[in-house]
Amino acid sequence: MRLSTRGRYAVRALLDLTLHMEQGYVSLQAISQREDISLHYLEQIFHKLKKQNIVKSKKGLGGGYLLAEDAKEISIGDVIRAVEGPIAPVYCLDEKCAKGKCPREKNCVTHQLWKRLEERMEGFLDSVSLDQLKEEANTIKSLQDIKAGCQK
Amino acid sequence: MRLSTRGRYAVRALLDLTLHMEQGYVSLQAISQREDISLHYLEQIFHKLKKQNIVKSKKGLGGGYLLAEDAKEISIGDVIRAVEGPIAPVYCLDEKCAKGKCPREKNCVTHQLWKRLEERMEGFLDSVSLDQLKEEANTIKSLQDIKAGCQK
DNA sequence: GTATTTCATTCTTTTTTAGTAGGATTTTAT
DNA sequence: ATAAAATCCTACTAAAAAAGAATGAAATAC
Repeated sequence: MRLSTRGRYAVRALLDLTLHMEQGYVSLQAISQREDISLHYLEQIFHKLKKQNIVKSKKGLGGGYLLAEDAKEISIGDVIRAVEGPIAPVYCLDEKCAKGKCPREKNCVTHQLWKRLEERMEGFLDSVSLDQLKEEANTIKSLQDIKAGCQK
Repeated sequence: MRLSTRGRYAVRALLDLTLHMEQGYVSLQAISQREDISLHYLEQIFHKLKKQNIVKSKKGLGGGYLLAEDAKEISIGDVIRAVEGPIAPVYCLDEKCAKGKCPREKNCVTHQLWKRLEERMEGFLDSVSLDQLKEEANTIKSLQDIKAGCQK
């Protein structure tokens, strides 16, 4: 039941982007260095994010990425789905790929179980936005600054 | 974010066991046929289930498996953990294997995010018991029987 | 003693993951 | 114009994990 690194990296990278985009386009170069994630790998991840309209880009010197929408409108669920596909914990819940393939399909007790699990997971992941993570990150940073001040 | 087949098979096989254990020990042979799961694979799965004390076994002719405790006491979470290990959606939440390895560890916004997701998942999976699934299975069966009766 | 069953380990195949490599294209600064 | 900085795009590869097969031993009922 693990998230892949793609999913984790995507969330971390987008949080980094959210925290730094006030000064304009953010390059993957910069994210790569701050977050210690391979540049090539980030490119692939952002390729998917762009296709799902989560980020927009600008080429050339001084270019990079920005969020395509307000950070309040982008949920962690959106991000995970963009880079990993459906959150479905079992393939038979993924309608596109398993339509009619499961011999049990109807009247399957475990099917319903996984369905409810999926609803819980999506319910949570869709309830958290990048903006919320940004706020949390800022709160943590403030606390650290205060702490550093006291130690001086 | 997929469950492995081990986890799904384990739940299905144990539900099958729960539904059939009133007549005594249930052989993997029988489960294998009813659920269409490879016998060898079931053996491996039940090996893990036994180590975690979820089932008990009897060798030899007429042998097989029984639940080690009352079906009310065994949660789906227990089953998944027994065959797949911790439900942790990211490795840094799995204390045994990642203690101190994550450079962010403290003050990591995404770490907290995954922690909360984990709590949701475990909260749900631990709230459902094999006995509950059994009841649901019986309800579905009754409905089907009624339907079949009407069509005659 | 034979058939049936679990027990335990090892091996193999397939799939997925996690990246690497390399070049093409676009844009901007000078 | 040109060089540098960025995205874009596709293909490739190595490692790990998942899925399951194979094998043989041990226990038990009849």
